[in-house]
Amino acid sequence: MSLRYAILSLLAHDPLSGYELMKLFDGSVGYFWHASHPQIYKELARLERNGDVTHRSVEQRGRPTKKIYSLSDIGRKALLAWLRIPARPQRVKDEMMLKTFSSGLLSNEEATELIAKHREIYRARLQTYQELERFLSSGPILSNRLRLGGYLTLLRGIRHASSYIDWCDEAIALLHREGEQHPPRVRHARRRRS
Amino acid sequence: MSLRYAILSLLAHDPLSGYELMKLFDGSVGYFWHASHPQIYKELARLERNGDVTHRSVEQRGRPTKKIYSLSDIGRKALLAWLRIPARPQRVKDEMMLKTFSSGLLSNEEATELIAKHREIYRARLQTYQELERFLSSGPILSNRLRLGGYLTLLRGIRHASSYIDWCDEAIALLHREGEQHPPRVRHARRRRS
DNA sequence: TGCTACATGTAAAATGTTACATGATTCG
DNA sequence: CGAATCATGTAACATTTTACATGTAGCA
Repeated sequence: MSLRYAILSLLAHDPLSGYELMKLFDGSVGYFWHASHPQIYKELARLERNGDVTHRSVEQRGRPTKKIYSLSDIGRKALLAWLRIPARPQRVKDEMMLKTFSSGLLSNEEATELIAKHREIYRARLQTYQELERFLSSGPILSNRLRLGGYLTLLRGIRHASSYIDWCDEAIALLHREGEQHPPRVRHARRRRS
Repeated sequence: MSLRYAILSLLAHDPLSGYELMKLFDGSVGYFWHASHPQIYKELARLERNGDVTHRSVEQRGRPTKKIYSLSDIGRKALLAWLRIPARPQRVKDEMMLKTFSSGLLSNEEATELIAKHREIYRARLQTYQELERFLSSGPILSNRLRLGGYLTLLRGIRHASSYIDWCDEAIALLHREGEQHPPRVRHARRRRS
């Protein structure tokens, strides 16, 4: 159901082609939503049948003709009504956590390596997000009501990646301690935020 | 594909019934994986056909007979092979972020209220996780190699919830500033982690 | 010449949700 | 007496992924 609103949300900012929507879901908004191209093209057709969007074909030289979709008044109203319904919290499905859960079946070295690989992915991602944030925060986005939303999601992406990196470091540290000889007294997890 | 390994992962810790698996996906492991009961029962049947799990029926007085599933050697080997394949990063689909992205279409008050509602959900969740963490860290989990994985995922859940709460606070603060009259100079987002 | 980007789609398969179905016990 | 918990399943529907399908242009 939400794919519909994901597309309407992007079109509320700018008219876009299916291909451009796909690129966005793969890229900048990929942090909080994703859709594959068959899904997008099917949904655009459905939205158009429904009157939520309209398209105009744009011919190009040397490139296939593209269809640029825009939000209609009906679509904008539907988006607005949906926006006002409180969101249910995200249902996480994190393969890495699934593997972490059973990491006791692996050696300490193997488990550590898997986490370190993951850390690198999020480190790179964090860097990209931070660069974009630095670029955006030097411009006028913060006073542009319509663009502020995109900036806020970027901030969430930054926090998500950096909290994942922190977890990786913490997990690796605990695995290392585990790998050492057990001291005679019971150990406690070090205190994190209150 | 991963549901298969999600079930095998839980069974690697303890033999469980379908109903108990469902409870876990709804509860303690719900932070990083979820499955509905029709999915679970179907997958258990498939896993048994495949030889990955076996079950024994346990009759109870006053309650329906339950089937307790255990991991077989084949299942354990399959789980181990899967564990060694590096996980792809989580594909997030966060309805709240989708709404945040277009929050410029709402008033500042409406947008703030939506975020505040979300903050409360994660605050409650964080509290539960932290209580569990305090309980676990006072026991011997940290020196139990097999139970450490579950503890590590709990730490991730805590970091996830608390970073979400931090984001809510940051977003609400930015919306408030936005609501005030624009000061003449260009404002910057406050600096976060380096 | 072979790969990538651009651009749109269909078809089949896998995965996941919601509704239907049953029935005993315990708690308020 | 009604609701929730325990316990398992089927059927229909919706969503998502992967493979198939086509064709031009630019780059190495």
